[in-house]
Amino acid sequence: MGGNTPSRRIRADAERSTARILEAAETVLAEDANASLERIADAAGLARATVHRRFASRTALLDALAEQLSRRYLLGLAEARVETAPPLIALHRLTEIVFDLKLSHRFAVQLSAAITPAVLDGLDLLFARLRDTGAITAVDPAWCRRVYLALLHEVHDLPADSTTLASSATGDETEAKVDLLVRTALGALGGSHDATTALSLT
Amino acid sequence: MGGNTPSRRIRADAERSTARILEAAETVLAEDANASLERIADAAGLARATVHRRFASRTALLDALAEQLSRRYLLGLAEARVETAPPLIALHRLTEIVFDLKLSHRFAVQLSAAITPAVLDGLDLLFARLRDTGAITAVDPAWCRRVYLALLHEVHDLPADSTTLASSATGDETEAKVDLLVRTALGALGGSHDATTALSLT
DNA sequence: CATAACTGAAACACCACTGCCTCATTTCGT
DNA sequence: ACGAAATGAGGCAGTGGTGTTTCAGTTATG
Repeated sequence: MGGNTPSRRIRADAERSTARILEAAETVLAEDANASLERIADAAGLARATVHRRFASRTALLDALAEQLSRRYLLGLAEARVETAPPLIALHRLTEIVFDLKLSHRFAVQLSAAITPAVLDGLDLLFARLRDTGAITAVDPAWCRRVYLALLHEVHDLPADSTTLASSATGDETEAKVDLLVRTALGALGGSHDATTALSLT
Repeated sequence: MGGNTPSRRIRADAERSTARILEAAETVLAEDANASLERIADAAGLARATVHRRFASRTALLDALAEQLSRRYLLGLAEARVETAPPLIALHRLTEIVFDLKLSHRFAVQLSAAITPAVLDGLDLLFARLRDTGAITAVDPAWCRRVYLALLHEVHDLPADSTTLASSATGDETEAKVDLLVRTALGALGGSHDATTALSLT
Protein backbone atom coordinates (compact mmCIF):
# COMPACT_ATOMS: atom_id res chain seq x y z
CA MET A 1 0.00 0.00 0.00
CA GLY A 2 2.79 2.41 0.81
CA GLY A 3 4.91 1.70 -2.27
CA ASN A 4 5.14 3.85 -5.37
CA THR A 5 4.09 2.44 -8.68
CA PRO A 6 6.88 3.47 -11.04
CA SER A 7 4.72 3.00 -14.11
CA ARG A 8 2.95 6.24 -13.30
CA ARG A 9 5.10 8.69 -11.41
CA ILE A 10 3.15 10.94 -9.04
CA ARG A 11 4.17 14.54 -9.29
CA ALA A 12 5.04 16.44 -6.12
CA ASP A 13 2.37 18.83 -7.24
CA ALA A 14 -0.37 16.31 -6.94
CA GLU A 15 0.81 15.13 -3.58
CA ARG A 16 0.65 18.64 -2.22
CA SER A 17 -2.90 18.93 -3.48
CA THR A 18 -3.83 15.69 -1.78
CA ALA A 19 -2.43 16.97 1.49
CA ARG A 20 -4.20 20.30 1.17
CA ILE A 21 -7.48 18.57 0.44
CA LEU A 22 -7.19 16.30 3.46
CA GLU A 23 -6.38 19.28 5.63
CA ALA A 24 -9.24 21.35 4.27
CA ALA A 25 -11.61 18.44 4.58
CA GLU A 26 -10.74 18.08 8.22
CA THR A 27 -11.34 21.77 8.86
CA VAL A 28 -14.61 22.01 6.97
CA LEU A 29 -16.08 18.70 8.10
CA ALA A 30 -15.36 19.56 11.70
CA GLU A 31 -18.02 22.25 11.44
CA ASP A 32 -20.46 20.39 9.20
CA ALA A 33 -20.08 16.68 8.73
CA ASN A 34 -22.26 16.87 5.62
CA ALA A 35 -20.39 19.67 3.92
CA SER A 36 -20.16 19.37 0.14
CA LEU A 37 -16.98 18.57 -1.72
CA GLU A 38 -17.18 22.01 -3.26
CA ARG A 39 -16.87 23.68 0.12
CA ILE A 40 -13.88 21.48 0.85
CA ALA A 41 -12.34 22.37 -2.49
CA ASP A 42 -12.84 26.05 -1.80
CA ALA A 43 -11.24 25.76 1.61
CA ALA A 44 -8.29 24.00 -0.02
CA GLY A 45 -8.01 26.72 -2.64
CA LEU A 46 -8.55 24.16 -5.38
CA ALA A 47 -11.20 23.40 -7.95
CA ARG A 48 -13.83 20.84 -7.20
CA ALA A 49 -12.64 18.76 -10.15
CA THR A 50 -9.25 18.39 -8.55
CA VAL A 51 -10.78 16.87 -5.46
CA HIS A 52 -12.44 14.31 -7.66
CA ARG A 53 -9.13 13.62 -9.37
CA ARG A 54 -7.26 12.93 -6.13
CA PHE A 55 -10.11 11.00 -4.54
CA ALA A 56 -12.34 8.80 -6.64
CA SER A 57 -15.37 9.46 -4.48
CA ARG A 58 -16.49 11.15 -1.32
CA THR A 59 -16.20 7.85 0.50
CA ALA A 60 -12.62 7.48 -0.67
CA LEU A 61 -11.80 10.87 0.83
CA LEU A 62 -13.35 9.94 4.14
CA ASP A 63 -11.48 6.65 4.16
CA ALA A 64 -8.22 8.43 3.51
CA LEU A 65 -8.98 10.79 6.36
CA ALA A 66 -9.66 7.91 8.72
CA GLU A 67 -6.57 6.04 7.63
CA GLN A 68 -4.40 9.11 8.14
CA LEU A 69 -5.71 9.54 11.64
CA SER A 70 -5.30 5.87 12.43
CA ARG A 71 -1.64 6.08 11.52
CA ARG A 72 -1.17 9.07 13.80
CA TYR A 73 -2.90 7.23 16.61
CA LEU A 74 -0.46 4.36 16.27
CA LEU A 75 2.42 6.79 16.23
CA GLY A 76 1.05 8.40 19.37
CA LEU A 77 0.73 5.07 21.14
CA ALA A 78 4.33 4.29 20.31
CA GLU A 79 5.54 7.74 21.27
CA ALA A 80 3.83 7.47 24.63
CA ARG A 81 5.64 4.17 25.25
CA VAL A 82 2.38 2.54 26.19
CA GLU A 83 4.03 -0.85 26.39
CA THR A 84 7.01 -0.01 28.53
CA ALA A 85 6.70 3.25 30.43
CA PRO A 86 5.03 3.39 33.85
CA PRO A 87 1.34 3.29 32.93
CA LEU A 88 0.38 6.52 34.67
CA ILE A 89 3.13 8.36 32.84
CA ALA A 90 2.12 6.73 29.57
CA LEU A 91 -1.49 7.73 30.09
CA HIS A 92 -0.49 11.31 30.68
CA ARG A 93 1.75 11.44 27.67
CA LEU A 94 -0.77 9.72 25.43
CA THR A 95 -3.43 12.17 26.48
CA GLU A 96 -1.23 15.08 25.51
CA ILE A 97 -0.58 13.57 22.12
CA VAL A 98 -4.17 12.67 21.36
CA PHE A 99 -5.16 16.14 22.43
CA ASP A 100 -2.99 17.62 19.76
CA LEU A 101 -4.51 15.22 17.27
CA LYS A 102 -7.99 16.30 18.24
CA LEU A 103 -7.07 19.91 17.60
CA SER A 104 -6.35 19.15 13.99
CA HIS A 105 -8.63 16.16 13.54
CA ARG A 106 -11.81 17.23 15.20
CA PHE A 107 -13.86 15.52 12.57
CA ALA A 108 -11.92 12.43 11.66
CA VAL A 109 -11.70 11.55 15.33
CA GLN A 110 -15.36 10.71 15.28
CA LEU A 111 -14.92 8.36 12.36
CA SER A 112 -15.18 4.91 13.79
CA ALA A 113 -12.99 3.67 10.96
CA ALA A 114 -10.08 5.60 12.44
CA ILE A 115 -9.98 3.35 15.49
CA THR A 116 -8.45 0.27 13.92
CA PRO A 117 -7.91 -2.98 15.79
CA ALA A 118 -4.29 -2.05 16.27
CA VAL A 119 -5.19 1.23 17.96
CA LEU A 120 -7.70 -0.64 20.04
CA ASP A 121 -5.11 -3.14 21.19
CA GLY A 122 -2.75 -0.37 22.23
CA LEU A 123 -5.37 1.27 24.39
CA ASP A 124 -6.45 -2.00 25.92
CA LEU A 125 -2.90 -2.80 26.86
CA LEU A 126 -2.50 0.54 28.56
CA PHE A 127 -5.58 0.08 30.67
CA ALA A 128 -4.60 -3.47 31.58
CA ARG A 129 -1.30 -2.14 32.86
CA LEU A 130 -3.04 0.67 34.73
CA ARG A 131 -5.13 -1.90 36.52
CA ASP A 132 -2.16 -4.11 37.32
CA THR A 133 -0.48 -1.24 39.09
CA GLY A 134 -3.66 -0.42 40.97
CA ALA A 135 -4.24 2.97 39.37
CA ILE A 136 -7.73 1.88 38.41
CA THR A 137 -9.99 -0.97 39.45
CA ALA A 138 -12.17 -1.40 36.36
CA VAL A 139 -11.34 -4.68 34.67
CA ASP A 140 -13.04 -4.53 31.29
CA PRO A 141 -10.61 -2.88 28.86
CA ALA A 142 -13.40 -2.08 26.41
CA TRP A 143 -15.24 -0.21 29.11
CA CYS A 144 -12.11 1.72 30.06
CA ARG A 145 -11.54 2.66 26.47
CA ARG A 146 -15.04 3.97 26.00
CA VAL A 147 -15.00 6.01 29.16
CA TYR A 148 -11.62 7.47 28.34
CA LEU A 149 -12.56 8.43 24.79
CA ALA A 150 -15.90 9.87 25.86
CA LEU A 151 -14.30 12.03 28.53
CA LEU A 152 -11.57 13.01 26.12
CA HIS A 153 -14.20 14.39 23.83
CA GLU A 154 -15.89 16.33 26.60
CA VAL A 155 -12.72 17.83 27.95
CA HIS A 156 -11.59 18.77 24.51
CA ASP A 157 -14.40 21.12 23.66
CA LEU A 158 -14.64 22.64 27.07
CA PRO A 159 -14.78 26.44 26.96
CA ALA A 160 -11.43 27.96 27.80
CA ASP A 161 -12.95 30.13 30.52
CA SER A 162 -14.38 27.18 32.38
CA THR A 163 -13.81 27.38 36.11
CA THR A 164 -13.01 23.67 36.03
CA LEU A 165 -9.77 24.39 34.23
CA ALA A 166 -8.58 26.89 36.78
CA SER A 167 -7.23 24.16 39.09
CA SER A 168 -3.70 24.11 37.78
CA ALA A 169 -2.70 27.74 37.75
CA THR A 170 0.07 27.19 35.24
CA GLY A 171 -1.81 29.18 32.66
CA ASP A 172 -1.18 26.50 30.10
CA GLU A 173 -4.65 25.58 28.94
CA THR A 174 -3.67 22.35 27.25
CA GLU A 175 -1.85 21.07 30.29
CA ALA A 176 -4.80 21.96 32.48
CA LYS A 177 -7.07 19.96 30.21
CA VAL A 178 -4.75 16.99 30.19
CA ASP A 179 -4.61 17.01 33.96
CA LEU A 180 -8.35 17.27 34.20
CA LEU A 181 -8.87 14.40 31.82
CA VAL A 182 -6.43 12.09 33.54
CA ARG A 183 -7.88 12.87 36.94
CA THR A 184 -11.46 12.44 35.76
CA ALA A 185 -10.81 9.25 33.85
CA LEU A 186 -8.95 7.61 36.69
CA GLY A 187 -11.71 8.58 39.09
CA ALA A 188 -14.35 7.23 36.74
CA LEU A 189 -12.55 3.92 36.43
CA GLY A 190 -12.35 3.44 40.14
CA GLY A 191 -8.90 4.77 40.85
CA SER A 192 -8.11 6.18 44.25
CA HIS A 193 -7.69 9.92 44.29
CA ASP A 194 -4.33 9.48 45.99
CA ALA A 195 -2.85 7.79 42.97
CA THR A 196 -4.36 10.49 40.81
CA THR A 197 -2.93 13.46 42.63
CA ALA A 198 0.40 11.70 42.94
CA LEU A 199 0.86 12.17 39.24
CA SER A 200 0.38 15.90 39.44
CA LEU A 201 3.93 16.17 40.69
CA THR A 202 5.28 15.02 37.35
CA MET B 1 -48.76 27.07 23.21
CA GLY B 2 -51.01 24.38 24.65
CA GLY B 3 -54.29 26.13 23.80
CA ASN B 4 -56.59 25.18 20.94
CA THR B 5 -57.48 27.71 18.32
CA PRO B 6 -61.23 27.33 17.89
CA SER B 7 -61.20 29.04 14.52
CA ARG B 8 -59.82 25.86 13.00
CA ARG B 9 -60.81 22.75 14.83
CA ILE B 10 -58.17 20.00 14.68
CA ARG B 11 -59.65 16.63 14.04
CA ALA B 12 -58.68 13.73 16.28
CA ASP B 13 -57.67 12.06 13.06
CA ALA B 14 -54.92 14.53 12.36
CA GLU B 15 -53.61 14.39 15.87
CA ARG B 16 -53.21 10.64 15.64
CA SER B 17 -51.26 11.08 12.41
CA THR B 18 -48.96 13.58 14.10
CA ALA B 19 -48.25 11.13 16.88
CA ARG B 20 -47.60 8.28 14.46
CA ILE B 21 -45.22 10.42 12.46
CA LEU B 22 -43.25 11.44 15.53
CA GLU B 23 -43.03 7.83 16.61
CA ALA B 24 -41.94 6.63 13.19
CA ALA B 25 -39.45 9.46 12.89
CA GLU B 26 -37.84 8.43 16.15
CA THR B 27 -37.57 4.82 15.00
CA VAL B 28 -36.23 5.55 11.55
CA LEU B 29 -33.88 8.37 12.49
CA ALA B 30 -32.37 6.26 15.24
CA GLU B 31 -30.90 4.05 12.53
CA ASP B 32 -30.08 6.76 10.03
CA ALA B 33 -30.08 10.36 11.13
CA ASN B 34 -30.27 11.49 7.51
CA ALA B 35 -33.19 9.32 6.52
CA SER B 36 -35.62 10.93 4.07
CA LEU B 37 -39.10 12.03 4.97
CA GLU B 38 -40.42 9.41 2.62
CA ARG B 39 -38.89 6.62 4.69
CA ILE B 40 -40.43 8.14 7.78
CA ALA B 41 -43.79 8.37 6.07
CA ASP B 42 -43.58 4.73 5.04
CA ALA B 43 -42.71 3.66 8.56
CA ALA B 44 -45.70 5.60 9.80
CA GLY B 45 -47.96 3.99 7.22
CA LEU B 46 -48.79 7.41 5.80
CA ALA B 47 -48.17 9.25 2.58
CA ARG B 48 -45.27 11.63 2.32
CA ALA B 49 -47.68 14.47 1.63
CA THR B 50 -49.30 13.94 5.01
CA VAL B 51 -45.99 14.39 6.76
CA HIS B 52 -45.63 17.71 5.00
CA ARG B 53 -49.14 18.67 6.09
CA ARG B 54 -48.51 18.00 9.77
CA PHE B 55 -45.01 19.46 9.75
CA ALA B 56 -44.21 22.41 7.53
CA SER B 57 -40.62 21.30 7.00
CA ARG B 58 -38.10 18.72 8.00
CA THR B 59 -36.71 21.14 10.53
CA ALA B 60 -40.14 21.59 12.03
CA LEU B 61 -40.42 17.85 12.53
CA LEU B 62 -37.05 17.69 14.23
CA ASP B 63 -37.99 20.60 16.45
CA ALA B 64 -41.18 18.86 17.45
CA LEU B 65 -39.18 15.76 18.27
CA ALA B 66 -36.81 17.76 20.43
CA GLU B 67 -39.62 19.59 22.16
CA GLN B 68 -41.38 16.33 22.96
CA LEU B 69 -38.26 14.96 24.57
CA SER B 70 -37.61 18.18 26.43
CA ARG B 71 -41.03 17.90 28.03
CA ARG B 72 -40.28 14.34 29.14
CA TYR B 73 -36.97 15.44 30.55
CA LEU B 74 -38.72 18.02 32.69
CA LEU B 75 -41.21 15.40 33.80
CA GLY B 76 -38.34 13.13 34.75
CA LEU B 77 -36.59 15.83 36.73
CA ALA B 78 -39.78 16.44 38.66
CA GLU B 79 -40.45 12.76 39.15
CA ALA B 80 -36.96 12.25 40.54
CA ARG B 81 -37.59 15.05 43.06
CA VAL B 82 -34.34 16.68 42.12
CA GLU B 83 -35.12 19.69 44.25
CA THR B 84 -36.13 18.00 47.46
CA ALA B 85 -35.00 14.39 47.70
CA PRO B 86 -31.56 13.48 49.04
CA PRO B 87 -29.33 14.21 46.04
CA LEU B 88 -27.81 10.74 45.78
CA ILE B 89 -31.26 9.23 45.72
CA ALA B 90 -32.43 11.77 43.18
CA LEU B 91 -29.44 11.03 40.98
CA HIS B 92 -30.19 7.35 41.07
CA ARG B 93 -33.85 7.84 40.30
CA LEU B 94 -33.18 10.35 37.56
CA THR B 95 -30.72 7.99 35.92
CA GLU B 96 -33.31 5.25 35.80
CA ILE B 97 -35.82 7.57 34.20
CA VAL B 98 -33.45 9.00 31.62
CA PHE B 99 -32.38 5.49 30.77
CA ASP B 100 -35.90 4.62 29.79
CA LEU B 101 -36.08 7.78 27.74
CA LYS B 102 -32.93 6.81 25.90
CA LEU B 103 -34.46 3.50 24.96
CA SER B 104 -37.42 5.11 23.27
CA HIS B 105 -35.69 8.28 22.11
CA ARG B 106 -32.39 7.04 20.83
CA PHE B 107 -32.37 9.72 18.16
CA ALA B 108 -33.92 12.77 19.79
CA VAL B 109 -31.58 12.35 22.72
CA GLN B 110 -28.76 13.54 20.55
CA LEU B 111 -30.59 16.70 19.54
CA SER B 112 -29.05 19.56 21.42
CA ALA B 113 -32.33 21.39 21.15
CA ALA B 114 -33.88 18.87 23.51
CA ILE B 115 -31.83 20.18 26.40
CA THR B 116 -33.66 23.39 27.06
CA PRO B 117 -32.54 25.94 29.66
CA ALA B 118 -35.11 24.56 32.06
CA VAL B 119 -33.70 21.03 31.79
CA LEU B 120 -30.26 22.48 32.19
CA ASP B 121 -31.22 24.28 35.36
CA GLY B 122 -32.66 21.12 36.85
CA LEU B 123 -29.46 19.21 36.25
CA ASP B 124 -27.31 22.02 37.56
CA LEU B 125 -29.34 22.17 40.74
CA LEU B 126 -28.90 18.45 41.27
CA PHE B 127 -25.15 18.64 40.93
CA ALA B 128 -24.95 21.67 43.19
CA ARG B 129 -26.79 19.70 45.85
CA LEU B 130 -24.55 16.69 45.29
CA ARG B 131 -21.54 18.87 45.94
CA ASP B 132 -23.07 20.44 49.04
CA THR B 133 -23.50 17.03 50.58
CA GLY B 134 -19.95 16.06 49.66
CA ALA B 135 -20.88 13.34 47.21
CA ILE B 136 -18.74 15.01 44.60
CA THR B 137 -16.05 17.68 44.66
CA ALA B 138 -16.32 19.16 41.17
CA VAL B 139 -17.69 22.66 41.37
CA ASP B 140 -18.57 23.62 37.84
CA PRO B 141 -22.15 22.46 37.20
CA ALA B 142 -21.68 22.66 33.44
CA TRP B 143 -18.76 20.29 33.68
CA CYS B 144 -20.71 17.89 35.86
CA ARG B 145 -23.56 17.92 33.39
CA ARG B 146 -21.33 17.14 30.45
CA VAL B 147 -19.53 14.31 32.18
CA TYR B 148 -22.77 12.81 33.37
CA LEU B 149 -24.44 12.94 29.97
CA ALA B 150 -21.37 11.60 28.19
CA LEU B 151 -21.07 8.66 30.55
CA LEU B 152 -24.79 8.09 30.35
CA HIS B 153 -24.42 7.66 26.65
CA GLU B 154 -21.55 5.21 27.00
CA VAL B 155 -23.20 3.09 29.63
CA HIS B 156 -26.40 3.01 27.65
CA ASP B 157 -25.08 1.28 24.58
CA LEU B 158 -22.83 -1.06 26.42
CA PRO B 159 -23.18 -4.64 25.19
CA ALA B 160 -25.36 -6.66 27.53
CA ASP B 161 -22.69 -9.31 27.94
CA SER B 162 -20.07 -6.85 29.14
CA THR B 163 -18.14 -8.12 32.12
CA THR B 164 -18.42 -4.65 33.59
CA LEU B 165 -22.11 -5.17 34.20
CA ALA B 166 -21.63 -8.38 36.11
CA SER B 167 -20.89 -6.57 39.37
CA SER B 168 -24.41 -6.51 40.75
CA ALA B 169 -25.59 -10.04 40.32
CA THR B 170 -29.24 -9.07 40.49
CA GLY B 171 -29.72 -10.13 36.92
CA ASP B 172 -31.57 -6.92 36.15
CA GLU B 173 -29.57 -5.38 33.35
CA THR B 174 -31.03 -1.91 33.63
CA GLU B 175 -30.37 -1.72 37.34
CA ALA B 176 -26.82 -2.87 36.79
CA LYS B 177 -26.31 -0.12 34.25
CA VAL B 178 -27.80 2.51 36.51
CA ASP B 179 -25.50 1.42 39.32
CA LEU B 180 -22.51 1.49 37.03
CA LEU B 181 -23.34 4.94 35.76
CA VAL B 182 -23.87 6.45 39.19
CA ARG B 183 -20.68 4.91 40.47
CA THR B 184 -18.67 6.00 37.45
CA ALA B 185 -20.06 9.53 37.35
CA LEU B 186 -19.47 10.13 41.04
CA GLY B 187 -15.94 8.84 40.72
CA ALA B 188 -15.30 11.03 37.70
CA LEU B 189 -16.53 14.10 39.53
CA GLY B 190 -14.25 13.52 42.45
CA GLY B 191 -16.56 11.72 44.81
CA SER B 192 -15.12 9.33 47.39
CA HIS B 193 -15.82 5.72 46.68
CA ASP B 194 -17.25 5.37 50.15
CA ALA B 195 -20.15 7.65 49.38
CA THR B 196 -20.64 5.81 46.15
CA THR B 197 -20.89 2.34 47.56
CA ALA B 198 -23.02 3.59 50.40
CA LEU B 199 -25.80 4.09 47.90
CA SER B 200 -25.68 0.50 46.76
CA LEU B 201 -27.56 -0.39 49.90
CA THR B 202 -30.65 1.46 48.68
C1' DC C 1 -76.69 13.70 7.12
C1' DA C 2 -74.16 17.36 5.60
C1' DT C 3 -70.11 19.84 5.94
C1' DA C 4 -65.56 20.43 6.80
C1' DA C 5 -61.37 18.24 7.61
C1' DC C 6 -58.26 14.79 6.46
C1' DT C 7 -55.90 11.53 3.42
C1' DG C 8 -53.51 9.10 -0.71
C1' DA C 9 -51.78 9.41 -5.12
C1' DA C 10 -49.49 11.63 -8.48
C1' DA C 11 -47.42 15.23 -10.65
C1' DC C 12 -44.39 19.32 -10.70
C1' DA C 13 -40.62 22.71 -9.98
C1' DC C 14 -36.64 23.32 -7.53
C1' DC C 15 -32.33 22.68 -5.54
C1' DA C 16 -27.91 20.61 -3.96
C1' DC C 17 -24.58 17.27 -4.65
C1' DT C 18 -21.98 13.86 -7.11
C1' DG C 19 -19.34 12.18 -10.76
C1' DC C 20 -17.64 12.66 -15.40
C1' DC C 21 -16.01 15.04 -19.29
C1' DT C 22 -13.41 18.45 -22.28
C1' DC C 23 -10.16 21.93 -23.35
C1' DA C 24 -7.13 25.71 -22.61
C1' DT C 25 -3.49 26.87 -19.33
C1' DT C 26 -0.07 26.30 -15.86
C1' DT C 27 3.43 23.80 -13.51
C1' DC C 28 6.66 20.23 -12.68
C1' DG C 29 10.57 17.05 -13.84
C1' DT C 30 14.42 16.13 -16.62
C1' DA D 1 13.22 24.14 -23.07
C1' DC D 2 10.55 20.24 -23.91
C1' DG D 3 6.96 16.89 -22.86
C1' DA D 4 4.16 14.99 -19.46
C1' DA D 5 1.27 15.78 -15.76
C1' DA D 6 -1.70 18.54 -13.09
C1' DT D 7 -4.99 22.16 -12.76
C1' DG D 8 -9.10 25.58 -13.48
C1' DA D 9 -13.16 26.55 -15.59
C1' DG D 10 -17.21 25.17 -17.28
C1' DG D 11 -20.71 22.24 -18.81
C1' DC D 12 -23.73 18.07 -18.53
C1' DA D 13 -26.27 14.02 -16.87
C1' DG D 14 -28.02 11.57 -13.09
C1' DT D 15 -29.67 11.14 -8.44
C1' DG D 16 -32.26 12.11 -4.46
C1' DG D 17 -34.45 14.97 -1.42
C1' DT D 18 -37.78 18.91 -0.33
C1' DG D 19 -41.83 21.46 -0.64
C1' DT D 20 -46.20 22.49 -3.20
C1' DT D 21 -50.31 21.62 -5.70
C1' DT D 22 -54.38 19.28 -7.41
C1' DC D 23 -58.05 16.14 -7.14
C1' DA D 24 -60.75 12.30 -5.99
C1' DG D 25 -62.02 9.63 -2.12
C1' DT D 26 -62.50 8.84 2.94
C1' DT D 27 -63.52 9.94 7.70
C1' DA D 28 -64.70 12.55 11.70
C1' DT D 29 -68.00 15.55 13.95
C1' DG D 30 -71.83 18.68 14.99
